[in-house]
Amino acid sequence: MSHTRHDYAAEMRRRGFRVTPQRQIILDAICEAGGHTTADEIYNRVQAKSSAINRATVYRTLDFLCEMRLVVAAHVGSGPMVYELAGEEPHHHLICRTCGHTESIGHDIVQQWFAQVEQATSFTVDMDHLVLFGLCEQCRRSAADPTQETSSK
Amino acid sequence: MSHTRHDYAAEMRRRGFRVTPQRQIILDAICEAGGHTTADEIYNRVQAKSSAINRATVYRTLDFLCEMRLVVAAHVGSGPMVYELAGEEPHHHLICRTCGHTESIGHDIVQQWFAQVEQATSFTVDMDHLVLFGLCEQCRRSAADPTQETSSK
DNA sequence: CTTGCTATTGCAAAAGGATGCGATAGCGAA
DNA sequence: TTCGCTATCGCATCCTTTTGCAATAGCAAG
Repeated sequence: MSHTRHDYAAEMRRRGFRVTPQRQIILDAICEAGGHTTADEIYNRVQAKSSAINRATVYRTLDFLCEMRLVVAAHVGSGPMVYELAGEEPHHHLICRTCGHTESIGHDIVQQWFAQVEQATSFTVDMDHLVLFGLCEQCRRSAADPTQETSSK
Repeated sequence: MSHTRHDYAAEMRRRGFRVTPQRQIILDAICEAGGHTTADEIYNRVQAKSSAINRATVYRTLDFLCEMRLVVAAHVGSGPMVYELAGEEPHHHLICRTCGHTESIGHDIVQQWFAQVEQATSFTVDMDHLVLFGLCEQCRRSAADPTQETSSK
């Protein structure tokens, strides 16, 4: 896969933060994971490269990278927080609260709505990884269709 | 829709769950809190009434009430999860990632967008307590306006 | 009212995540 | 290159939330 299209190191330095091997290794680990990863998976990946890196450092670095907006974090249904590289195309998820099915939704429709919100409230919404819960088409039909629900009333 | 002082007890029973004093006390505690409350605050409130109720029960009940959709949960910036009674008018929050300022946004604009999403994707988004991060008007201006960007000592 | 089924609780312990503090090491200046 | 400041790290510990299991107690049927 092609390399960093973003000079993270320079960006960090420019904003007065330090570029440490730990941060680079952790960022690499997130990158290699390729998608949603948990802190634990990241820690394991990091350990393989440099076993001296502490768990706390992973958590703190994850926090730091989120604040830098190089990484996005999200609760995706049950289980622990998941992390993902930002900087790619922003995208968003729809998660079915019944069957857990996850699908994606493009940035454009979300972005347009953010613009509407800004017009209405003067608040600039600025999320590049929104997670929305609801019902997928199948579960909505099952829920609406009382084929085996003895609703007496 | 007229707001309903839900008969949650009957609702629970109808759905095959039990109505226990713990659940009623915990629900009361959330109700009394009046707004966003943490699990810890709820636990303390509950303790005042019935000191035999365990922390785990509070967490499990909170989960249960969320699944029943009598309560909504959300991460609001830093700190622990916050809970709130559902059943009132659904509402949503805009939180400034710079200054932490929180403001509300009505359900209508959100609902309309959910309808758009449903048209586009056949997925029925169904959230009554969305939390959106971004920049409030003031912080956006400060960020865009480099009047004091040289923060070098 | 009594009985039985099983959902729910309390307890204890663990998983996931955050934090205070002394030691270490980036990185800009000399 | 060396020096000094202080951001960051590792460690230990704590906080928040989840989970397994045996005991308890709703609630509906008899």
